Amino acid sequence: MAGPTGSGKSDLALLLAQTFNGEIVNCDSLQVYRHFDIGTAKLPLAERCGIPHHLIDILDPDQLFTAGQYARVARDTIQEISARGRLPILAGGTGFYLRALLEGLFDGPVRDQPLRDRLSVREARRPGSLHRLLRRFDAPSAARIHANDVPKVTRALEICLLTRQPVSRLFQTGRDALTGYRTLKLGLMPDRELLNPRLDTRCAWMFENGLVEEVRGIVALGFSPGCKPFESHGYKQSLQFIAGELSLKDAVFYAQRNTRHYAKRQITWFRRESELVWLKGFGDADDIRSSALERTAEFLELSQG
RNA sequence: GGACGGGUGGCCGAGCGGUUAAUGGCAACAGGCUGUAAACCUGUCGCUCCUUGGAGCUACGGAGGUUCGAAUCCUCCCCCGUCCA
Repeated sequence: MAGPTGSGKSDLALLLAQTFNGEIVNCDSLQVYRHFDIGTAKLPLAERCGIPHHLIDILDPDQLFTAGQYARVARDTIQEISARGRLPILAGGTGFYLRALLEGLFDGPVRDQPLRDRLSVREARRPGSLHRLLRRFDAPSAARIHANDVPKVTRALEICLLTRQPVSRLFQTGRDALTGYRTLKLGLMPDRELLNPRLDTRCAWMFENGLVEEVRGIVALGFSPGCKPFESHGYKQSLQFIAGELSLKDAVFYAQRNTRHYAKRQITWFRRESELVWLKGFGDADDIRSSALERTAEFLELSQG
């Protein structure tokens, strides 16, 4: 179950889980964090209708998490669910996590913080130097990654340095794809003219319903405002509001804007996703729900037969 | 009524005689992504036409003027801000 934020993935996933004896596996890079509830539109426990939701609230805000880790944990989770004879249903908007899980990542080294720190110092001293370095180690990758995209240049270089091989060659060894499952990918794609106002409303609602208090609470627990999940829209602006850098009005405004940008990026991502069955509407619309049920029933029949 | 400051493309904001369809930034639109991905990055962005590259048209509050040439200088007018009455 893919689609941009606010398209109704959680709702629809719940319906599918109820209908087809399923359990839900979160595929959202922020809902994995504890305490980040309101701004991530986490489905409250009371609304989960007794359906188990996995990979939600599995980390503290200061814990680093990566797509690779996600893929490993998610695979285990899916396996357990199937072993129980139930249907695993993935739901979430983080396309990269979904791809890491389904298609896999290449078999490469995990991030190496000390190395990255050194590279970062080098880049700070001489901007562009990392990309030039990458060009020497692995010209194809350097051509593929824009020089300004420092994080990606860094990762490519990290791999080259650690494995003594060009990334472009390692990629050719293939990906560690998920096997043993047939998948049905449903994608929600409402009109953007309809999505945007919904996102704006939802975002304003979050601020009116305790988002800022939630942020204060997380900080009060001792977590640094520098933690990764605080970089996300809604949370970032709440922090700025608390610090007096933004008025509440502006905080809401910027959070709304960033959310719209994000939705657009998700759409761009999911459009490339292979074999995705598009449902052109919101997950809470009757026609979308019934066609989702239909597609799923069809798919399950085929898989069994 | 007087003295300054200012009016620039959807917005903010540079430019202050030619190399300017006009630096930047934002928004908008499109795209990319193999381990921090709600992150990070890229492209387009006045209009019309043809093939890269161009061609034409319309643009810097309004109207005139100076000049080979003006968003840039001058005059008048209209708005806006601050100060003095």
